[in-house]
Amino acid sequence: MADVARLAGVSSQTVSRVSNGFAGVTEDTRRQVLAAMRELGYRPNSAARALRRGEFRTLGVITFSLSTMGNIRTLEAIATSAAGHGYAVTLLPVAVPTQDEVNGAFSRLGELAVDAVIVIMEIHLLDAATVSVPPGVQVVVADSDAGDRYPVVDTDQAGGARDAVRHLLGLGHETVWHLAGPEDSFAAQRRADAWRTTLTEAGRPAPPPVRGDWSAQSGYRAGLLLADEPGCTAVFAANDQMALGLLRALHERGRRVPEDVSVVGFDDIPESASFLPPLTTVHQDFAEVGRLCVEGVLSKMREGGDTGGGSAAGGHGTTLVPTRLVVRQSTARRGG
Amino acid sequence: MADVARLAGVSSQTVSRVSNGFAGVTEDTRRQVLAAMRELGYRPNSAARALRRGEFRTLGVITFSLSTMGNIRTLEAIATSAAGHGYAVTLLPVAVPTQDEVNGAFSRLGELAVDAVIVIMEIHLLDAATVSVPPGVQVVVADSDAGDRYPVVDTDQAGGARDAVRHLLGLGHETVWHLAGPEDSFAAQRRADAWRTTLTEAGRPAPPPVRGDWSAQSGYRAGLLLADEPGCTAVFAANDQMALGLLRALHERGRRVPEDVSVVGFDDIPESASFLPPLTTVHQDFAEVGRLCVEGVLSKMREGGDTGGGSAAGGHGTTLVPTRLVVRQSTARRGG
DNA sequence: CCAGCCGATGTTTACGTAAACATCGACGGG
DNA sequence: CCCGTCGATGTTTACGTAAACATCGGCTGG
Repeated sequence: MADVARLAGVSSQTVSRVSNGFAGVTEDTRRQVLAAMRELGYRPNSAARALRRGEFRTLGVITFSLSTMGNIRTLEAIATSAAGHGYAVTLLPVAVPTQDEVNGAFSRLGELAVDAVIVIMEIHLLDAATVSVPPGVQVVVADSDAGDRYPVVDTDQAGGARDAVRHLLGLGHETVWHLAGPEDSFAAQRRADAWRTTLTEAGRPAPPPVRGDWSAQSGYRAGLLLADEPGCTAVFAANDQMALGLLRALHERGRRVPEDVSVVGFDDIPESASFLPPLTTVHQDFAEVGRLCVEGVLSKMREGGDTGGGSAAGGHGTTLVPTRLVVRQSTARRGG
Repeated sequence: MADVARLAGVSSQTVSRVSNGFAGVTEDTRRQVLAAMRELGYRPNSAARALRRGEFRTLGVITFSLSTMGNIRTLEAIATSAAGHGYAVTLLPVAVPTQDEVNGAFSRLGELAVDAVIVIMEIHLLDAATVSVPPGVQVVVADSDAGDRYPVVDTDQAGGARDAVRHLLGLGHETVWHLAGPEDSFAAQRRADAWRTTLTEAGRPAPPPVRGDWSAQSGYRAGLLLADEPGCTAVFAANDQMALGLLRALHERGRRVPEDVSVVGFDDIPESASFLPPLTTVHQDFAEVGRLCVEGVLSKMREGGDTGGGSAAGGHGTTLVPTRLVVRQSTARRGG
């Protein structure tokens, strides 16, 4: 910076002003400084900048393995949205989802060059985590349930599940079976709860749910069970991958979809439109989730609020992004 | 830090030594300092650290949208591997893959707190990019072709394609059709080239390739064409998503897989084992790709080598990670 | 015509850390 | 018994930037 100042014949302070786009600099001077910067290939040193300003312009994202579509899409949206606000995104992978690992990630956080943190985590571990977030670092949680400790942004999973079940009931099915996700997943729990509630409200019996682990393989295994249930004419699968395995199992057992059995998925992964048959499923707007997460932490930072912990910190609500039922060809009128 | 020093009754320099695990500190003193750090909740300021040390302990990853499985897996492996080396990973999303955007990402790089860069990019844009990497910032490229400017790590796509084609020929098929990826993709190009070469070497005619855009939808459209080709008994699809669409098209046109037509995919996405029928495909080890990328940049940093540009910079090779053919049920002996 | 004011620019300083150098005490060999 | 040496610790300084304050000229209005 000193070199630039010398070459442009100004003080380093003026260079700083130009570099930060401040007013109070003559157009002439500004041009001269810019020319000098180009000539010398000057790049502001972000470390010094961060040190001086006390902020890094960086968001940290804590996440488990990027294996689910939702996490990936959310992450992508976070990165894009953050970039739009002039923020970078630093990834904080937690390899093995154990309590210790999560705590570890949170503690490493303190040494990390990060102004705020977004947690994408759907496992129950967050609850018990000894979260020692450095003061001043704001937290927003996606796809989870943080109690009241942090704001949460999520898709309206209950609404989506309700729509799926009502769609099937509306097609004349007696009741709807459920291929659920793993027990330790908030998302799976919420979808299962909404499924049961919707059935109960409609006065229908709720068959015992079959449980998978989100994978297509587990969906296949569950499907083999469901295929042998004579009364099973409609299944709501907690995600598209399991729905895919379910379709294969039904096909192998000679039960036609949608003629004999109707299937609804959840997620609307791009491939689901090409399943056999194309899958009716619940679309989630992860881009919006990511965007809202970024907006959330940034606005919290501006307010400079406290980092939870306070007893009546308040204001920590859950923001729900609407879902949308996409009807394709895997559902039909009963006996259709 | 000063506070910690005061509380522990030592100088700030000693605190620094403890904080960095240096030798030359009595066990007694060390304990005292650590106690003081805990009591005050001290966290080293990474900005000041980076300023002083001249390095950020951070890797930048430039990537297009995280839409392909390969990119995601690679990114994940990079993040994990980097964490193992004490490095953080900063994401640099390039929203719209235009030449300008890529240039922009590279120029923003200079202001970013990053010691080295890994580029995950399969489009041809990299070639022409006016890459002005700040001096001292090392670059490694994944899943692309950087000419000789940068080291490249990639899966052995040619080998995988060759294995796929030979597998099909070995099953007695006269020739193998190809459902190719988009023209501007290096990966698609390499797979198509290997497919053609392998056929030629075997003395078989190469039918005109049908082109898709990686999506299942495009695979479906292409499949409708291929289904009408009477001589088409074996298809090598450039990725699993397109293979999925192809399977649907063949099914709709009444051509059975694998009895009438054998299909091989590429990528081995988790769902491919649950396709109808389970897909024979080429498995790629993206975790290894990511790991090698990190090793690559780190070792380049240690050497402190020049940032390309030098005429005889040399040593910029391509590292290939082996692929593996996974045989499932979508391929069978001709007429089988 | 001059006081005051404002806009443009320069000067000083502090951010938190770690390298380089300085100091100080203890211990051992001549 | 003294000096050299070495290990433990303290002191000084610089990293690159930007806020705060200082300065300096020109312009406006009484």
